[in-house]
Amino acid sequence: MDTKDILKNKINAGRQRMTTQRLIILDELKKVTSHPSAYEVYRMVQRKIANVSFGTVYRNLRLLEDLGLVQELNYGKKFSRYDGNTDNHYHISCEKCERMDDIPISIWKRLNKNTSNATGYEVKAHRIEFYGLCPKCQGEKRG
Amino acid sequence: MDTKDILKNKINAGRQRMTTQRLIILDELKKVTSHPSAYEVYRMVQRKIANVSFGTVYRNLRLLEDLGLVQELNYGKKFSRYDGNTDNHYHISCEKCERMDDIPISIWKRLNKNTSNATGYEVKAHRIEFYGLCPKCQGEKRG
DNA sequence: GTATTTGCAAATACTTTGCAAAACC
DNA sequence: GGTTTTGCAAAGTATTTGCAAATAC
Repeated sequence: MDTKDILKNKINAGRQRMTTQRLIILDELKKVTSHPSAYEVYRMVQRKIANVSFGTVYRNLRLLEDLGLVQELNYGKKFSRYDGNTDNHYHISCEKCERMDDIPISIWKRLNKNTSNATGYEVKAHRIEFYGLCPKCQGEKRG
Repeated sequence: MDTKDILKNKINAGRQRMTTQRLIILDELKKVTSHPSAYEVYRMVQRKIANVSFGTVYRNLRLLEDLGLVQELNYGKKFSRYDGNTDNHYHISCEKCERMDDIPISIWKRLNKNTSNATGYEVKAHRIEFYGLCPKCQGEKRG
């Protein structure tokens, strides 16, 4: 199933409509693993639709997140970054170059249960972010 | 060692100065476990210094964080919340009432090492936030 | 044809900053 | 006394929103 069908399926459940902007935003986001900011997504989309507006990008990123097609990564930084991969996974970011990579989540499946036992909360979800130096930056002088 | 001495010790290492505002901000933050926002800290400090300014609160929260006396919790929300407890611990927040509680970190000490092995990063730190319903909200209708 | 979505620009909301006066050491 | 810090207000920055025109179904 290609991106367009995935989007159509989600959209038809509500009363949203399929638009070029919407599709291209999702499409571009699914193409990369760089976890771009809203501005970077905007620049990517601009190459396809010259006069797209920033507001449209923001509105659609939010909509796509509500539809469960995109993940907003917004912890600890001034601005959010977005991820077209909604499989369960964690992220690790380099403190020097801000590169972000994915980590499969499977290793720590029991975190929610452990936390529920420890706190009495009904735990719905959790987010983890790791910080450090990526392999490339480890060899270089600290900036 | 009381809060004033803790602050003095940290401050004397640099060329900062001890001020009433600085001390009261730290003092108020260390008194509570509610993880207040900058605005809430401002209101708390206002009760002690009527004409304290918002800018001073922000500046000092940042300074106190740089000194390692305060933790800024800023992931996933529009505004940061602050924690006067800098012992290693995670947080869990209620999706309904926004209450935040602490979780001791000891259970998952090996996370950094596991992640380093999995990604090749030199892992310096990590942050986890859990989401769910606190015991009080579990029984109530969903809002 | 009618409701949704877009582009544009202005508005929001949290946080930061410039500056003269005040406080600290 | 000289440097840091404060209060105030204005600026900054990421994001959201109002509205008329355009688009989707």
